[in-house]
Amino acid sequence: MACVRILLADDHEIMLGGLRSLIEREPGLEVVAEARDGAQAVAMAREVEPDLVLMDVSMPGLNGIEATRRIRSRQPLTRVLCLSSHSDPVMVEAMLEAGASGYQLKDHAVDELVRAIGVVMANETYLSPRVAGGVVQAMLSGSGSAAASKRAQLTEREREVLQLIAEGFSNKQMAERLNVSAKTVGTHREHIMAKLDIHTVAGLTKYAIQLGLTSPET
Amino acid sequence: MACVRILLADDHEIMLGGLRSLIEREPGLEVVAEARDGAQAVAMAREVEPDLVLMDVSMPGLNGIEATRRIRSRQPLTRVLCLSSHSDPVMVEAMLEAGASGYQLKDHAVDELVRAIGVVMANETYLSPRVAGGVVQAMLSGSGSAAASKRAQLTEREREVLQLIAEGFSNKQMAERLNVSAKTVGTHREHIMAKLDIHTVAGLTKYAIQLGLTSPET
DNA sequence: GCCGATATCGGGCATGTGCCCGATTGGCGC
DNA sequence: GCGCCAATCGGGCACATGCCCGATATCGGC
Repeated sequence: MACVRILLADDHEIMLGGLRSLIEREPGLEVVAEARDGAQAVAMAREVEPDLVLMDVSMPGLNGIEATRRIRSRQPLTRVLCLSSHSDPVMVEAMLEAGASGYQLKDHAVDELVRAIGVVMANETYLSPRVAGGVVQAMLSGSGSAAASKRAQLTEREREVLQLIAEGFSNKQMAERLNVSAKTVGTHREHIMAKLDIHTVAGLTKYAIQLGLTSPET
Repeated sequence: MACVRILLADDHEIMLGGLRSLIEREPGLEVVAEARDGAQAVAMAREVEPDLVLMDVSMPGLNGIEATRRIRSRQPLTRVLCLSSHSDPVMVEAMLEAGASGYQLKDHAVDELVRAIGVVMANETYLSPRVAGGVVQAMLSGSGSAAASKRAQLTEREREVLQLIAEGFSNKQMAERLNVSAKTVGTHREHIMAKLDIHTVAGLTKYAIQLGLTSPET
């Protein structure tokens, strides 16, 4: 084919416009459609049958991971290159498992993006340098997906304690509320930190917010 | 003036490239510099003296709110138009209180951005429709000014320390980074807690998130 | 029956936090 | 000059946290 036909999927209008503007000045690249969310991306992919989808991870409604999974299962010839702000290994792994051919960080240079497109269209896998390390480590530390899901899997009690930590309770206060000893709460705390590999209250608080266990307003 | 001289500030390289590409095809607009974080934005603003700064809210190190505050205090003629993904009223308020002339959401259309630039350069205030409602409500309920005055009580240094606390740094680590003693950092910490009446790391972290000093993903 | 996961409890210890007390320096306004 | 405040630094103290070590008990699966 003469031109790589590209579908853009991002919920930020300005990002869409910027990407389109960037891509269209590259010879051999062509934007054939733009999607504002995951469901639209899936629908448009069926309609226009692009060679490549530039997919944002976090979108309202159907997210980029699920959208990638659906597109790839129906159209194996369509490549998906993920564009993300975050290098979180769990997110990278989920995206690659869903069938993405590459993972590019948004804070990398523009010509990196062009290179990534080239690599992916050559039927190879592109990983942003900053995420490649995490992927390798996950692979070396045994079955990647198993380790990741295990690490993120907290027991009910642990989630309960995590929520209380994020709400500012001390071990002693949690012990009272849960009718156990402060030492027990401390043990749960240790287990949480070990599983998540997060070792500060600030980090745990943010993680709890991401899980929806608490909100910044409370 | 013939051309509006614009400084871009965003930590995502691709966003920078996209914005530059979009802006440079508009007659009367010119990108004179790009900054990757808040500190760079402040330095570049002094150097190139732009007419307008397109400022992302969340950036590593010095964030957009603080950067805006510093730029505006030194160069009142330089306008700041905030570009953000989030419509959180607290964040909007913080940005406007810091001296921004407008608040534009990233998921709005590209020609909206051009319009916003026009409005701001005409010495008026541009608010994205989705955030305008929240601002009006905050004004009517009066809760806004209370929060603003409370926040205004924090000094520049204290906001800096608050951000680092929310990013999981210990007093000793902050001391290294800020080149002061751990005792000094501890004193700032005390003052922050006293002023905000928040006495746990979890609470401070959430407050910092509401202010846009940090985000749950980092 | 044995093993792993979960939840419970405890000791000990280095470090960090939260909160007092004090102080000096420099800048800015009156 | 004087007062005020921000920023810096220090001592001290009760307590909490983070991280080791250990243990017992229950429950479900193979």
